Amino acid sequence: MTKQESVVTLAEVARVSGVSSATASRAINGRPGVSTKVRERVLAVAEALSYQANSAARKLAGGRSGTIGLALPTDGLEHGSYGSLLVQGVSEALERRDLTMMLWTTGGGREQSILEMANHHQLDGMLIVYPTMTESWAADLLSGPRPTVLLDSVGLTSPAYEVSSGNYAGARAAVTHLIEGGRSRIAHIAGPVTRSHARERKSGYIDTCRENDISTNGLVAGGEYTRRDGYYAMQELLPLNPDAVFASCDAMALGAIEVIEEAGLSVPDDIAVVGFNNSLEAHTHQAQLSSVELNRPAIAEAMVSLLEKAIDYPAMDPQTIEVVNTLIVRDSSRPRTLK
Amino acid sequence: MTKQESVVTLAEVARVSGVSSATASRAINGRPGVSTKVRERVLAVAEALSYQANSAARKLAGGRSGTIGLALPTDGLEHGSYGSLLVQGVSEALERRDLTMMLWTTGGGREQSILEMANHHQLDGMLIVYPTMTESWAADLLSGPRPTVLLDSVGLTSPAYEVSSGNYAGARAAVTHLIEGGRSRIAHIAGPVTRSHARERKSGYIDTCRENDISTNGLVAGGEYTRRDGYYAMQELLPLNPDAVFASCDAMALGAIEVIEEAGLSVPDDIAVVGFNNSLEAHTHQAQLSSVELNRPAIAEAMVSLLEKAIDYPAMDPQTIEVVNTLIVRDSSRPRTLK
DNA sequence: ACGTAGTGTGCAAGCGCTTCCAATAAGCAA
DNA sequence: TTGCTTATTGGAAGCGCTTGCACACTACGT
Repeated sequence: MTKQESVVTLAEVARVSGVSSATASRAINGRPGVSTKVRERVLAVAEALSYQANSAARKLAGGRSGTIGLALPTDGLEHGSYGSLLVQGVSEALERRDLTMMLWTTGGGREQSILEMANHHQLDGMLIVYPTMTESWAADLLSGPRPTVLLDSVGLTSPAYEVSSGNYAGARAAVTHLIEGGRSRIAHIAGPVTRSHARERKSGYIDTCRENDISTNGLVAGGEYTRRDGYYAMQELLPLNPDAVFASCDAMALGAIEVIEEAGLSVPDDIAVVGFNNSLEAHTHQAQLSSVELNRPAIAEAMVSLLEKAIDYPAMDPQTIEVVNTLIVRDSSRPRTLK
Repeated sequence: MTKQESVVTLAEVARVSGVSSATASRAINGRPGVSTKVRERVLAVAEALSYQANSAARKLAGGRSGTIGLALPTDGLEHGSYGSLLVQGVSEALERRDLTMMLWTTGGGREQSILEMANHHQLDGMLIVYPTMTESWAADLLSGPRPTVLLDSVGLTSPAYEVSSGNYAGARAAVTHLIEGGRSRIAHIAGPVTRSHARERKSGYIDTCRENDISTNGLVAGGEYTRRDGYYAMQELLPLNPDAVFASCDAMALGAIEVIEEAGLSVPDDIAVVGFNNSLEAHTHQAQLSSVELNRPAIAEAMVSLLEKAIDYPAMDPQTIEVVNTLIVRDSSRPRTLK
């Protein structure tokens, strides 16, 4: 219990600076109505005393808490899942702004507690990352008093602050790339329809094919985001003689490749394959899988900066930021070698 | 801005229950000095009004904040790194206890700010995960007023609340397994000495060999935790004719296997290999790598439960919890096939 | 009947900060 | 100089909660 130093309070800073705590507060928070001279003096004293505002007190008094909440599903942090990189990105984006994050993961029906949490902890705003978000749920969230930024929850009738991670555009880029490589029977292995990103990727695939007069008829199979389900899906698709496959994630793409090779066909000569996520497994000694890379740091940064604006200007109009991403072309989708 | 419901305060609960807010507070927090009858009434009212304590106010007034901090290095959340699983585990462990976590990652010298953060946010306690922790830094942390649990920071002269993730024991298990498989020239590819886990794993290797009268002379090489450095390390080790290699992580082990196979030797017939972490890459179609699996959920749970105890009983003696882990044996370390 | 422990409750004082409002100092036109 | 506007400042009231303390009140013992 050796407290190394009793914590410095605003009152202390004010006393040393020879001003009232009201003035000190204004000076430190950059509020107007303080002369430059006084402001500088107070700031210097605060610095010298290494004053650190007590965030609980600040929250109580009605100011900013400097804390935002990041909510994501429990399994969003699993190995190789999108969550960990996002958390890292958000964490760094917040650090740059001197904010902190309260992270909580929910699973098993506790999702509804997000709002309670936000109230309970007086959060300045919330970042919500739920690919399984439903419209009524989102409406709930957005009706709350706190600014909320959603990731990839397109399809809401009411506008909101949203960041789109570019699933739709990424899918379009992937399919376009396949078409430009001369493929004309392009199949799609879709992820679970309960996930917004899976739906977006599928839409990107369908729209792009349609625009190029390429049939998608029967060429879509799907399952969970696993290698196994990719394998099964490809077994369904193979008899339809596709010359390319766009899979909703890398694991599924690898499962598909397995089927293709077991059938004695070659990737990419017989069938080109493109995955999504550019996960570690896409680029190993054995696999050289083309894949769409989501730009997570940019997504995180976009979410935070949008939230920051929403906090600063509560009347700001709803808006959506679209993050651009990159298609990384590797061997699995190179144009056919000439024979 | 449609506030769906103005937040219920303690005073409100007290009023409805017909008691003072002091009594209501005591009832809700399970403090003694309230008759059973009144307590039940208050709790019922609180429930009915879905009262949710304002944590900022609670903190300010000196009670528990119900929030603990989890600090880890920025790169601890990178893909495949230990961090994400740990965060997930901690998150779940906290959820079970109705606590929340404030997560912050630090890099680039900001590590010293951990204590400030803890003060700033009135955290009840801290979980610190810094494999690069130095002794003086740890001493700093522990001198603070808040309970702190360290992960794997062995080697402190002063005792502390610690959870050991079992690196030492895991290394021993791995090496013992190799010895029992008839190996007698066991090499080690070590991780960076700046990481406590790398040091522990190496110690486990050395001690186990020594106890079995097996020489480790010159048989240790090392580098960063990358496949590439594993590759280089194995190039150094190969001329020494080892019949087994224990690598400090799976990536390094895979790099080592590459060298072995390039030299025309076979795994495990000529050289057995064991890795560490049981990461995804250990168990793919191509690789069947034996590896030590750290039990992250158990580690997380241990950290949280230890911290919880430390918070509840501030006078509790320092202690270390050792989490047990499992050696997963796959093809890369099977005993030699009979020829 | 009285005094004396308990036990259960309420009063009120903060925790450290923000912010409304009044007070003062300063600036400037008349 | 006087009168008025405007830029600075301090006083003080909370924000919602916990807790030390005083105050009932009950249930005993003498």
